[in-house]
Amino acid sequence: MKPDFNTVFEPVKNKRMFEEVSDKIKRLIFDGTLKPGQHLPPENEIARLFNVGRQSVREALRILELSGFITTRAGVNGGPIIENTIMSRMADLYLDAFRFHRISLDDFTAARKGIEMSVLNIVLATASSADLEGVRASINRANARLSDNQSAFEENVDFHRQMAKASKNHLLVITVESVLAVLSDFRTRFPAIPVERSRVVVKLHEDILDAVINQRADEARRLLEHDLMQVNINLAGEWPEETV
Amino acid sequence: MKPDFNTVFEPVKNKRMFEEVSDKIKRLIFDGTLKPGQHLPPENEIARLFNVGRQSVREALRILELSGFITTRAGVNGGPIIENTIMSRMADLYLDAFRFHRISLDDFTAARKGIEMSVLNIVLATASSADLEGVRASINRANARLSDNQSAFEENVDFHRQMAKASKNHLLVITVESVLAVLSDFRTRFPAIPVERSRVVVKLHEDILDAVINQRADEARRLLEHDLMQVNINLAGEWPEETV
DNA sequence: TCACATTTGTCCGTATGTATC
DNA sequence: AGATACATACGGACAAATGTG
Repeated sequence: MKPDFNTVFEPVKNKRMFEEVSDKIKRLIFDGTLKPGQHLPPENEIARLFNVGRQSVREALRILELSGFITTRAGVNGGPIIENTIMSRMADLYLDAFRFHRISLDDFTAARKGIEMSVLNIVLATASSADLEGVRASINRANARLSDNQSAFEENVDFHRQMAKASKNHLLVITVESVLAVLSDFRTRFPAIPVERSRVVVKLHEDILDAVINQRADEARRLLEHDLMQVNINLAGEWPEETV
Repeated sequence: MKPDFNTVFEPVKNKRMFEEVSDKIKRLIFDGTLKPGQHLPPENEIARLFNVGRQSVREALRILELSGFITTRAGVNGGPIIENTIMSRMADLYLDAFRFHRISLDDFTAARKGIEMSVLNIVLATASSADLEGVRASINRANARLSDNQSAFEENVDFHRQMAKASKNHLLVITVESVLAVLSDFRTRFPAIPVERSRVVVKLHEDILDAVINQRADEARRLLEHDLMQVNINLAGEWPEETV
């Protein structure tokens, strides 16, 4: 068998300085040397330590920032801070991909159905009532909004996030979170959602939770499907391909 | 109902210069003014046009690069080129999230099972034999490797990618692609995969395709589950939590 | 093959904005 | 309220890479 030179012989020096810097810092975060909450040295200091210019450091910090590893603050005791915002970054990127590829509403709903149905199945099989606390809390927040006569769009999105969390499968949480970013984006672009429709969705979520707790699996699945269809209908007029 | 001033009144100037620049270019790409393949002006020119310094332009370009919108090349006729590498970027970020959260092998397999099972269901329901061309081609490539007595890890990963494509649901393609990035990453870190095991997996993939074509839905689902379990077993010794 | 032009990559000096003490 | 420490931003300079004649 021939060795695969493409993987065995890596280029000795293909990386740019700022990539070298960002990779090095990233590695330190992965191996636990640097932990969330800790401060990185100021730009000047980083530049001195790595023996590179400040511009390279800044570009490296931009990469780390966009990858969700750090945030930066100006002022005394500011500087780069290690912080895990990777979820929100991934959601952003998902949104970009979504817009770039002009995904249809039906495809969106079909994908959600597949992913969230598998979340539901895991929740039905493994979740204790304690695991469902977050789901319950989310519904309570939604009801609070409704009694203020405000629509509970963001809270309703959160219901699905909390369901993913209840599955205790972090990879599914990441995936669901990414898909939901597309939904949250609508709220910012179309602020007005009728309160009555919101109310219907919250009721559905309550029924789903109830069915899950009482282990009525088929009913839970049926209700979730209905819920997703409802969202599909609510969004139908506002989907980008028709508005743009 | 009171208007929601938090969404209606946006801050006039919260963004940094380089964010302003990257957002503006991003918008031009989304609305189709700038298309993949086109060249952006050189950094100096961009700086002149937006009336900002070159440093800000460079940081904006880093963002666009990391978000998968452009690549850059030095030299004559080089410069920033609009190119859609968003998939590969998302896969990278997924990998980061994966490492950051130290996801377990069982969670990984469970998530894959949920997502890929819904892909399979859509394929079973909607795919024509023409849609399955890519899957067939992928298996052929795998067999070619095997007859060279080489393992077909990357080709076996590609099988799942091609199945997602056969679903014709781009959001699922994105999602599957992201999850598979985790697998591909193993190939680069553990080059040696026994050929015999590879052979078993390829055979499973052939059987799955056969079951799909002949609409033996239950068998296809059973085989896919078996396939995923097989991968789980093959990876068990090499999973990061034990090696790191 | 060798120069040349173009463009990114990199460093430095300096000035300004901003948050904390 | 003022000093301090930090990010943000500009401009100039040169090195390195890369396509062209």
